Amino acid sequence: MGTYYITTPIYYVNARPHLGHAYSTIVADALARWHRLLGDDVHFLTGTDEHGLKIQQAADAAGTTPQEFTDSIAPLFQEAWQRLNISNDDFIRTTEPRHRAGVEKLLHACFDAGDIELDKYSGLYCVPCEAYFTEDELDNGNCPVHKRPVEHVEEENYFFRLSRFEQRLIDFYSSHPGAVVPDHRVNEVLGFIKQGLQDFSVSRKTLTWGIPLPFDKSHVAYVWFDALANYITAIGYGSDDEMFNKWWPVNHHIIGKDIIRFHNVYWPAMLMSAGIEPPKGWAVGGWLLVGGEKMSKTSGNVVNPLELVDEIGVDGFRYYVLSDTGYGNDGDFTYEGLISRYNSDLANNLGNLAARVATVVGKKCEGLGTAPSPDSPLAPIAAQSVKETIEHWEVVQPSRALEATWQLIRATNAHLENNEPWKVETGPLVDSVMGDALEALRIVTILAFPAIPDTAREIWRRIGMTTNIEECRIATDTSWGQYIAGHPVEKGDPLFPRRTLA
RNA sequence: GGCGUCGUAGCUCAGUUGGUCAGAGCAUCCGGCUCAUAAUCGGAAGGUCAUCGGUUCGAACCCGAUCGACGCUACCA
Repeated sequence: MGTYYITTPIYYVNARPHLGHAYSTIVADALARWHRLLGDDVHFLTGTDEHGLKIQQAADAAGTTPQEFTDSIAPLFQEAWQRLNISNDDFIRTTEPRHRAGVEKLLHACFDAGDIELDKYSGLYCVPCEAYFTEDELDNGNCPVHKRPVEHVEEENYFFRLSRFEQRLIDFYSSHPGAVVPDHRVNEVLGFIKQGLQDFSVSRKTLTWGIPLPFDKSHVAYVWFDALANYITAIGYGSDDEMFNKWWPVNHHIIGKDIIRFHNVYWPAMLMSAGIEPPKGWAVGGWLLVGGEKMSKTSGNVVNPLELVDEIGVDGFRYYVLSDTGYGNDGDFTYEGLISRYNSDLANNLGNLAARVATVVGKKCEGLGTAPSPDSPLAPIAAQSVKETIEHWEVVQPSRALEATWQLIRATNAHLENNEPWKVETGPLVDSVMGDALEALRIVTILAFPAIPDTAREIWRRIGMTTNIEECRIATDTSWGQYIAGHPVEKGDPLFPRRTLA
């Protein structure tokens, strides 16, 4: 037990919340909830990235100010996360004063360390885009957006001397094995570092929607020092040292594979320069494809997670996202897959188990929960299930953790078949078999809570538990034999009504 | 081009340092049960572990080559 600080990327508010945002946020939420069950003091952060040229342009197009524009989009994320039962402890917006204070402090620290210096950035610039392009982004020498020639432009920028951090970064990763999961991603990071690091821009003069550099107000902070810094500004860097020292360094940055470079190269180097410890860990996820293709506005396959929640329920959606793809790999979202997962794992296995147990307890045990057998054959299976579930959450593999948990559910269904309590005369045998099933359900419910919090709470209540499931601790409450007999067991409506393909 | 990851049952994938490692879930087929959300339980079938060669007493697991898929190779976040 200790502290556990976990973050999602902050999401750029030029788009509405979509499946991709929901995916990494749900993974982070489940991990946060898991660590709370472990007894850790957890701080879970998410938020929005609100500065930059694209926001400025979007605001112009919408005829509003950037601040008004972001004020209209940021709440959409906050509302979406509420709907998805995201238990974040904080939500940082990069337009908040506390963020500005922290960014200024970080810039100053790196500047004072001598790692930020004025230099010239030269690149191929498209005036209407107000953006630079690299050679290979160009379309026959033209801007890919406006199809018109780009200009070679030089601009005065402050630069971060990333090139000075090559060896320090290599040393860091070699002395911190396991910091990046899945571990093959660290190869990508090292490969990038070893090919030689170039300094990157810290500021832009052409940009107005952002945070001015504290040592030169004619420049505005460019994305890196603004967005990445959220992870420390939100926990008090620049505003609350005590809080900052409590939570930093972060345990897990949940990120997508597309932003590894910024999080695993730029970010730790920035921190090193400022005299701050690098993160303890990064968990790199793949993309959730849709029908085998990357989600994009142009292909029109953008999935709105809230519509799926309306259809299949929060927990159905959360469970699908967590269980159906191994974290770190690309997953493929399909409607058929969602329904199939939901029916087989949630409706048929878990939901139906809860229902049949309640019915038999009602018929054979006067509706009151009975005590499990200390030497039930389910006991060792439960212990194994708990052990494996713990191991898989530990290495950020929700899909495997859930599979391990579900082993106990299947074993419990089998245990009922083996004993057929519905055929047996009321008595000790029936009582112990049903007690076993209730006990297994109790344990499963704790283990599954991070994935399906609402339903877990409901099962907990229905089987007669009077405590708060969130106060359970994995280490003490998942061992066999703790179900307390004598409380009413309620059947209730199906927890997960079966769905048919529309 | 360079670096990296991967290619195991119809599908999605497990397979720690080479010797019950040929497995799980879903799907399929057969049978049982009827407490349960036509749910559940048992059983069966199904793979020359991409290909070729090598190392070894022994390789899905190590080495080399080939074919194929994918990722990274820097200022959009």
